[in-house]
Amino acid sequence: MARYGDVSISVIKRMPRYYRFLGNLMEKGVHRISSRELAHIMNLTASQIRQDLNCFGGFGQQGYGYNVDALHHEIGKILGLRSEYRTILIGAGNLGKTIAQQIPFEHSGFSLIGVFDLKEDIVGSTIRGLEVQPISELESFCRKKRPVAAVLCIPREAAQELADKLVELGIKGFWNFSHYDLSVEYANVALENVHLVDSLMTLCYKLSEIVE
Amino acid sequence: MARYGDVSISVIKRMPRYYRFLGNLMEKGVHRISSRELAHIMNLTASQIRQDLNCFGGFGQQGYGYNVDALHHEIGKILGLRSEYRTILIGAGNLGKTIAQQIPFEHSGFSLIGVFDLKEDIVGSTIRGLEVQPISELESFCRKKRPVAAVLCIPREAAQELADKLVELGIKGFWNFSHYDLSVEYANVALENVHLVDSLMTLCYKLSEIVE
DNA sequence: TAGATTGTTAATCGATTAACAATC
DNA sequence: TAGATTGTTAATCGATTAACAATC
Repeated sequence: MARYGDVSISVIKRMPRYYRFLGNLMEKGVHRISSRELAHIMNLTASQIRQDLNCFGGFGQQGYGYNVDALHHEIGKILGLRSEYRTILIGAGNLGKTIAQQIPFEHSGFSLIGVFDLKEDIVGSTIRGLEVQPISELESFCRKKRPVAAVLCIPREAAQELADKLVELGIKGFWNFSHYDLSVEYANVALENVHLVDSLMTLCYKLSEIVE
Repeated sequence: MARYGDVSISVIKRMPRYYRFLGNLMEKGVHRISSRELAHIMNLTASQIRQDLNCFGGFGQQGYGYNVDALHHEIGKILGLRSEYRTILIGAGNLGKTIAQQIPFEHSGFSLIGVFDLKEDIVGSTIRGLEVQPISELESFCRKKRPVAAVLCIPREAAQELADKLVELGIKGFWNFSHYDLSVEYANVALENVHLVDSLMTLCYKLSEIVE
């Protein structure tokens, strides 16, 4: 696709939030909104909203504002949420299992097709209708089913080596929950690092500014 | 405290990542590093590292670089990681339970002292050595134990009302995993929203630029 | 002392906000 | 037509990078 290659990552990252708020408005039965009203709800400026949206096209109408349903739909298209990127999850421990069960992959452009783990006591159990497979099956599975994305819920030590292997096997996108920073080491591989502890430490700092 | 009130949030948010990389270097037995080397490892510029650190003080030495252990320690102090902010977690379902079990609260400036849930089948079970209490106990618990932070692992619909109540009860910081955006609606309350689905959708966009 | 590397100021770059003409 | 609100250009603001004098 690469249709909007020039749009900055700061803008992209705001898109899911717009999508979320527009979805909420739809639920409430709101069908029309101005950048001014939306800005108020989302705690942004109207200017920023109009700038952001106009990176992708003119979705509004002068004198009227934006159609909530249409805009929601457009942002979904921009993000590619109707894709079904074949996805595997590796590491079905505590966190991995929760992610597999709780995240609405299907509404976010992904389709979870395989779960893998190393531990014998986990292998064979069923998560979200998928039987957990041993890591030894990973390679043949990938050659057969050709997943394009991988969710990493594994310990830090294992992350880099596994990522290298997965890139070889054709994985083009990582959702990384391991404590390891998969920096941009591969060309043409998409990456989202989720560092929950970083977020908690940031909260600690903010809190320390308020308390005492 | 409010010692560094003028430092921008962009800088603050990079601090946990510095902390993490410095910790890794310590493990490897590296005791000295220049901004140039660190920049290389972290995929930043040396300038940015020096600028970031100098927001808080001159931790380096000309001609030498930075002492890894000392810098790690300093950043821990800046973030306030040796605090023990009394913290409660609300919503001990799948996600809440995992968070309670997996997150190293004690190394991030927090101390988990209570877990609450609404559901009868969850109440009474033990998570991380804490007995899950019914929501009805929340108020008296807060008055007695005076927690300052709350982790919210509850459904979107419940978030706003509960947050209001918790602010009344003296909570000064929220780590919010609910799908609801607790925007900055309270004065003097610290907030970190974690929106996993937003991250996944961003990955979807990035992936769509690469694949096809 | 010479070499290395910081701390810090200045220059550049990018992102946000303001303003307004276009237009529904 | 008059009022409202967008799309878009220009102005401002903040963050990142470059440069270099200070100094270990």
